[in-house]
Amino acid sequence: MNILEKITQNKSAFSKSERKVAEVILDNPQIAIHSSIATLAKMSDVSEPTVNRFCRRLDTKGFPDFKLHLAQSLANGTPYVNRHVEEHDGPEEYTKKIFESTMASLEVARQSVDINTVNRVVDLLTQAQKISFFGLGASASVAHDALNKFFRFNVPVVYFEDILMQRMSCMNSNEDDVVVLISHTGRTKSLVEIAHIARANDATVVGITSKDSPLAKECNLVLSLEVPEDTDMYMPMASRIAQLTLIDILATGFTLRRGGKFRENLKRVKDTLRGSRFEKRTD
Amino acid sequence: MNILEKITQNKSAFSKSERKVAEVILDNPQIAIHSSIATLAKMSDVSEPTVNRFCRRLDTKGFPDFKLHLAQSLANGTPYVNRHVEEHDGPEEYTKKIFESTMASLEVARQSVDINTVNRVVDLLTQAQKISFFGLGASASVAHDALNKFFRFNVPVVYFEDILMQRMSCMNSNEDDVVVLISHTGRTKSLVEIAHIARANDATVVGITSKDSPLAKECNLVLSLEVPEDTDMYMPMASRIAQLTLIDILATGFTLRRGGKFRENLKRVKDTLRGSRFEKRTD
DNA sequence: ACACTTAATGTAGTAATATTACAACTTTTT
DNA sequence: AAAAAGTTGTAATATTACTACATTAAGTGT
Repeated sequence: MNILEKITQNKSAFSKSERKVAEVILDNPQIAIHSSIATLAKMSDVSEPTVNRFCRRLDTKGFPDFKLHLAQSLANGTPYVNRHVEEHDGPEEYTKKIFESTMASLEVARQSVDINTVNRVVDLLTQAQKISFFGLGASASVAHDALNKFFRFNVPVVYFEDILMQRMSCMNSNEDDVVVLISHTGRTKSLVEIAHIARANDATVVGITSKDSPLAKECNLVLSLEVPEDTDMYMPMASRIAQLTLIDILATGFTLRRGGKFRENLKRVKDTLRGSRFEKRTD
Repeated sequence: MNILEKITQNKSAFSKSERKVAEVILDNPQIAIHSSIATLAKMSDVSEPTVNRFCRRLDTKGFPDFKLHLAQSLANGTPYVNRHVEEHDGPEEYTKKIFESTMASLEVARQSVDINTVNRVVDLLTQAQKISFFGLGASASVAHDALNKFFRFNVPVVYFEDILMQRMSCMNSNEDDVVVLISHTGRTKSLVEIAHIARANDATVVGITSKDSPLAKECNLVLSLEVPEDTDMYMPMASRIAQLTLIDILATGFTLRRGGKFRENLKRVKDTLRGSRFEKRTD
């Protein structure tokens, strides 16, 4: 809780001298955080231990700790909170809100992601003969992006939008293949079927989906992301960003596992793109 | 300015030992603010004066003053700094770093985006007869995602991966069409050509690209995002996320402009998906 | 109103924390 | 290879915060 509010609230519980300290701090907190206990004591016309006792009464470890709390209270910038867009919001508001709620969702996703599973998935991917990425609807573009990333690694990668192609591809899979299925809800029927087919052919199935979903049950490994989706908008937003970030993480883990020489290769891929681009002016 | 960002920026100007201190602080700022100079020195495996010199280099009065700044930065809600993944990082480190640098990039993007342009683009989109989204490589999946979003709005939307299809589509465009071209660098030749073709046919061309790029020059309107790309990895990561967030913003602006009745329609689109999904158990 | 109890405050000493001066060492330059 | 510039650590010093205890003030019952 904000310590400035706390001072105001507890004011009645303070003793006479302590209240003098409170007054001085509330009056000019900016000066307070840059003062030593001695200076502040003089300003409040009390002794140093009184200031110290004042700090302790506010559940801080002592004067330096109190200053830290105070500093944080003063820097009351808007922390990232998932705020929903409202009917009457103008461009400025909704732009800000969407950026902030996206960041907030990433923070939540970060805390929910299981590092161990990440590591195991990276393991699997590095050992795979062939990697497939499938998703439908909003998750299709995530799979698409994964294709783009892993393609650079010079590993056989497969991506289809067409569910029949996805099916056929899975039917032809074997135990050296890894199939990554992406779905926020984990309830898309045809994707669950694909998971089943892939497993029937001994492929390893990794799900980027919500845990305990029908899809999750069909997977060998599940990377679940607990992202609060903004349902007001009726379209997937934050979940997709979190999924993409997870793809970035897997791709990064992949390159790290492959070692330094491999990254040389990546640079080469990037360099071959140069021909299709306008040169950057060197000024 | 945020002191965490400052540390990241000045990193190159630091000496070897100072960088060790920087690492420890960036790695766990929460612990840093609650440590004494001696503890922090030990954690960084340097001497106390080195920590002190580190603080001074960041224009603070000394260690206590530095802690104050740090505390404020943390309270600001922006504890996210773009930190590069290192060779020896384990899953825990790179996962954390990628999430954090993605968030940091979004923060930078947020500050760089021009609200006025956003508003004008939303204007254009709502009035368009047909909207096209084109991108190549990593930006293809962003265009793909845009398709998925705008398709729900019951507006004619076009998206092609094939550059010949993109060309043909633009040749058939007219003054009621809006073509959105996505490219981080803005230097992809064929995309610049497409922009040219579209304009020659009187379509309005919107670029989601970096400003002053060849592509930007061909566009009627440019939505530029200044995102620091992690070039160590040789693959686009943060830029893409920022672009997607921008798509979310445009889509949101679009629905808001269309008003409440329109959002009913969106809900209907979502409901029609239900048939393809497993019902959620209501428990 | 007085002695007694309890709480509040300050003084002085002590502990902790941070800073400075300088020397040893490393790297860069000539 | 020597000199210079820069970096880092050691040890002494200064600053700052904290503790124990003494003193004063306020409250309570007789």
